[in-house]
Amino acid sequence: MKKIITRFAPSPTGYIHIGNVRSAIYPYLVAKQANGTFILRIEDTDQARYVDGATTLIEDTLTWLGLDWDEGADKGGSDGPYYQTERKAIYLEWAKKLMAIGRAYADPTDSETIEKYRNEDNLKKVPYLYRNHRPVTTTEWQPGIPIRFKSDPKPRDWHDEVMGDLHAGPEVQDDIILIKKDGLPTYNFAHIIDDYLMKCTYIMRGVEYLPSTPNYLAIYEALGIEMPKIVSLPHILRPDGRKKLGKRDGAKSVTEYREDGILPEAMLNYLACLGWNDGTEQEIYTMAELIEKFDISKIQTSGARYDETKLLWMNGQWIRKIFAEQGIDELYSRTKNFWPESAANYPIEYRKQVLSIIYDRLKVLSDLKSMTDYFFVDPKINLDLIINNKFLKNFSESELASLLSTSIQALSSIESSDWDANHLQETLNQLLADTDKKPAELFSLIRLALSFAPFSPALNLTLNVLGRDTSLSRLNALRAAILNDGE
RNA sequence: GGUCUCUUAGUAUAACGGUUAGUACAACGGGUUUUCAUCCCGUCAACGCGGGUUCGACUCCCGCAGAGAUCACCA
Repeated sequence: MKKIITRFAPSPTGYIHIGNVRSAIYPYLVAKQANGTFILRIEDTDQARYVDGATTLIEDTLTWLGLDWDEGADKGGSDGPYYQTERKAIYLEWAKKLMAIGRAYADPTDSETIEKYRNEDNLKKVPYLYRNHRPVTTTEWQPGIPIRFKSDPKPRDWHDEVMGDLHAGPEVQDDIILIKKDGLPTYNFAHIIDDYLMKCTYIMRGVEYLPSTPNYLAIYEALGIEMPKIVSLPHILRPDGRKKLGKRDGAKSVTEYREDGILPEAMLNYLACLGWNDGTEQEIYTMAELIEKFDISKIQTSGARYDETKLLWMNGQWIRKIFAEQGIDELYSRTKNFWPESAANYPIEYRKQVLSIIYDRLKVLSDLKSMTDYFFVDPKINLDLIINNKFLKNFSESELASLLSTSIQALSSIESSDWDANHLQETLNQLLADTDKKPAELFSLIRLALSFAPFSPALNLTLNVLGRDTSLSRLNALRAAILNDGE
């Protein structure tokens, strides 16, 4: 049984956006479920598009998602180096092999001439194929001259693990560039050599490579090496259309979602299940479950529209799942950078209490900023919120003030030591009975006095976390403001 | 334009010849002592079109239409 080896081979031209993370996730899952090796190879042969720091960005993203690579990049491994620029000599050697057997040639033709050929063909309305313009005289290769593959056009059939049996005619096979003028290989050539030397058993990449596969087939054949299994991944589509999602469409980087407070588990879960499912009705998957259940043959053949709403829903599910299964400490550890500034002055234990009563309202962790400020600073009194409240607008100011007085009296009768959620609920229930008010009326008033927020957790819990002193002082403050306003 | 790929509700998907076409998100309505959310219940909503094959087709075949990808010394 051959060891399963997969790879993620990004080009360091910027961040990893959500449109292409799946080509990292799936190979990782395939490798892990077979106890195989997952390689990170950096395809940095395009000097013009190279972006400084992109490799680090890519590594950070993978690490954040939990996609640890076994070999590659700076980590090393037995088949390195894993930066293509460092493998320059290897590609040249293989290109020379092809030249030696007459399957590649040095081509000094300049780009203007090539452009001319193309234009002529376009004008004649015949398909442009460079092999029809192949130089008749041979040139000896020397540095600075590109090397082209000498194609052998014929019908080709192959199998794609997702798309099934595919076929292409000779009309799409051409003399593609193997080694560029700058001495570096093209993707078309480099990935074939690398996958072979790194013993990759699967090539998982976007469907955009489908049309050039016949050319790759020809190179494999000429080289006499076996092609790994091909897994073409359908595109992730823009939310508003059918086009593939790309950076130009404002595709967010994975790290942007991290900054918004999306959990890596949710991101991974959502992306893995976009265009794949195991045939059951399961929606929430842990990494371990994905590794266990992932199945290439169940990858969808059509593109899938990216739907942020569902990602948000899934993030909420994960927030609750982590709280339920791993507890408040674990959930709290994920919230480090998401608290309002004012929270800094409060002890960790207090913040954990706040989190434990607010967490099921969070869609993203950054919601903490706007949802919890009244736990850390006294809210600004806004009488309009009281006057316009649909349950309170029929009360006169004196009625509101006396309702607050009664509430303050009842709540202050609770000793500090008894200020817990149960006692508070009992007191609130009693207060309801004594005042003969509806919950909507009494509770709205107290809730607003405490938070002046559009929403907040259950009243007894809010009172409990806020504490006796703060709660009473806020109620008093509102009462004073109402009386003051009435004069 | 050539070549290739794709096509189940608004979105993501299930079904692998026989089901009232299932599930989730979204939307809408309702319930859980206020709000927002969670949770629970319910409603709406789909097999692109046309031919075959078959007793029977979302499922198999052929056309068509629509959508997408690709035609670089980018990957």
